[in-house]
Amino acid sequence: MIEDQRSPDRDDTLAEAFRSVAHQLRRISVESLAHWEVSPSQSRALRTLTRHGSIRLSELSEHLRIAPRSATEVVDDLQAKGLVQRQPDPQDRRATLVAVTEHGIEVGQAIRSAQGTEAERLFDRLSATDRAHLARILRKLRI
Amino acid sequence: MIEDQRSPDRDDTLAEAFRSVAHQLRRISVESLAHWEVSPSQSRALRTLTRHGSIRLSELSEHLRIAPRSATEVVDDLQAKGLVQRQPDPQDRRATLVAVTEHGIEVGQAIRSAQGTEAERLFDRLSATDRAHLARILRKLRI
DNA sequence: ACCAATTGCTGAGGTTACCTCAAGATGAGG
DNA sequence: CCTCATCTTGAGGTAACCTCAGCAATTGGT
Repeated sequence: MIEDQRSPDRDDTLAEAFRSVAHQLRRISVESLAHWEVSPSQSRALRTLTRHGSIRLSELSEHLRIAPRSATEVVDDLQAKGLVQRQPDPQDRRATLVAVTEHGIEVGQAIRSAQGTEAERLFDRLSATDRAHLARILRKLRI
Repeated sequence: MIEDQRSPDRDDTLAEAFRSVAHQLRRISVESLAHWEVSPSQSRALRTLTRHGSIRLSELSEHLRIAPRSATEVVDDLQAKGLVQRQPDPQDRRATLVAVTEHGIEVGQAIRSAQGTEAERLFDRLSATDRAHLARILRKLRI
């Protein structure tokens, strides 16, 4: 058989190709993070928190571009694993600050150093110029 | 306030920027399809089926690059809306063929013509060259 | 100082789009 | 026939979101 072993489908609107790659990206990401029992979105949050230090839940949600309620969830999960912890914000007692724990920092570093950043390896198959093009294009699309 | 109203985050690994745009794309897509009460993945399936005629569930799953079980689900939903129908495959009684109904064709056309292809409009903000670049790059990433 | 409106978080409950695993029916080859 | 492979689907699960409503604390008038 094997009469048509090209790419499974060329229904290629840009939108569809994009989705397809995003889907692939997630799969790689999930797989490469499995070892640490961390999901992609948790890893993203961990990164953002490591980078920004102690920030409010709402700030985190902005950085991640998700609804505050969703950030609560991610933080719950990370906290359950001992990777971050909540503290009351002394400035405003309604708010809670989230900070990475020692353990969280370690895991974050391990993730980043062990496999190159998450699924970043997918992009290795692009030339440097293409990566630059892609970065630029994505920036435009992101508004 | 409003001291820093740039893009919410420049945690821009390619992977993250990519995710972010994909997420955005989905939102636009959901919104623009809401009118027809069709989800993005249903719309994709509808398109594939319209294009390929009567095909097996397993074939559909290959085109969509999802597990056969997941294709069952999408077809269930489309069938419940009367957009597609199942028929036994005369060649192989284990298999079922899926075909778009009249109504399905109409809806498919309506979707496509009314709003430009789904969320394809997102890409309007790119120049023609950039769209070409993107298409090429996505093709490479897709394996 | 006091009340209203606002803001910050989270419980409850949903959705989309997947997935795996195993079972039931059928087909193909020896 | 009998075994093995193939096709679909039931059961059950997961990730990553979402909205809506409620409670607590703060802020902005008056």
